[in-house]
Amino acid sequence: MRAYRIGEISRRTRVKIETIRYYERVGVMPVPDRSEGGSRIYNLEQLKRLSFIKRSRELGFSLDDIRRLLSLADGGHSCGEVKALTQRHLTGVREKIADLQRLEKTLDMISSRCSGDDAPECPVIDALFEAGPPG
Amino acid sequence: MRAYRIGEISRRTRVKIETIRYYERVGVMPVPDRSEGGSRIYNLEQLKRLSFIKRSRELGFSLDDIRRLLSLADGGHSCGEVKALTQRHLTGVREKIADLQRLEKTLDMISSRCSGDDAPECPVIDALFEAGPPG
DNA sequence: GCTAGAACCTGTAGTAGCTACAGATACAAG
DNA sequence: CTTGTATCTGTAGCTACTACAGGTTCTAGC
Repeated sequence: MRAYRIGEISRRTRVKIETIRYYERVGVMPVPDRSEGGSRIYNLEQLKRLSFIKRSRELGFSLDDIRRLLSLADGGHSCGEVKALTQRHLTGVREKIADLQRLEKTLDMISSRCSGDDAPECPVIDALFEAGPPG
Repeated sequence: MRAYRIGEISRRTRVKIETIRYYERVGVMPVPDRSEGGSRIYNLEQLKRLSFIKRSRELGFSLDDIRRLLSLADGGHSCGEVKALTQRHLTGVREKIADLQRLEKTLDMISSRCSGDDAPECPVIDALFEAGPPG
């Protein structure tokens, strides 16, 4: 099976070398073989695993989630668990969107009260001194 | 002027005591007076400043932004600069929303291909092994 | 005045997910 | 055999907190 050095899998996946080593340290990437001199030597499967991690990160999964996904992928996964994990993540994403949209609305409202010229009093500053939502 | 101990401004602003001390350390809260024994003693202005920080954080401003906002608020601020800062932040928020919406779409699509039963093969896992967007 | 208990103090380490060094060694090409 | 690139380990930094440990201060009741 073909061998890859860390620089090569870094280029292929667009994951920084330091990040790959970090993934190894925290246990999402497996410990690879080493050359005689001590350089990391990866195989095709490990390269694929790294793209899996990359893609999952792009989709906003946490490294904890990714560890779970990988162990499901390894161990003759049940589709149900994978879907559940994905759905939980999707719910989180939707909540974040809703939060940010509330934020956007408020910021927009506050900002629109402001002329933007060099007036000495600023409604934005005033608004920030007001209390936020109760709770 | 009325004096407040740290516990009281913490209760009033719902900012944790440790966080208030952290704000002092990183220079967004001013160094307060101390009692003879060494307890921090705040005045009304400092209490107001803390609610300003709290509100700004709720609106997603970074501590760096907040430092700038506060110095604008202190120094006979020009409304224009405040508005510019707010607009930049708003743009950032909108970008984040757009990113998350793309994410949501992709996740939803991937997830919908999955039956969710205990099938041995899982389209979600397969999808995660595929490359993401080019770039 | 004394004591119990709440409130406060400092300092440090941990969280997520990297990123950025420094200083040393390995490897490939000529 | 040399030169230059690639890789190595280990540590520290980033944001914005949070959570201790182990000690001191303050306040209320007696």
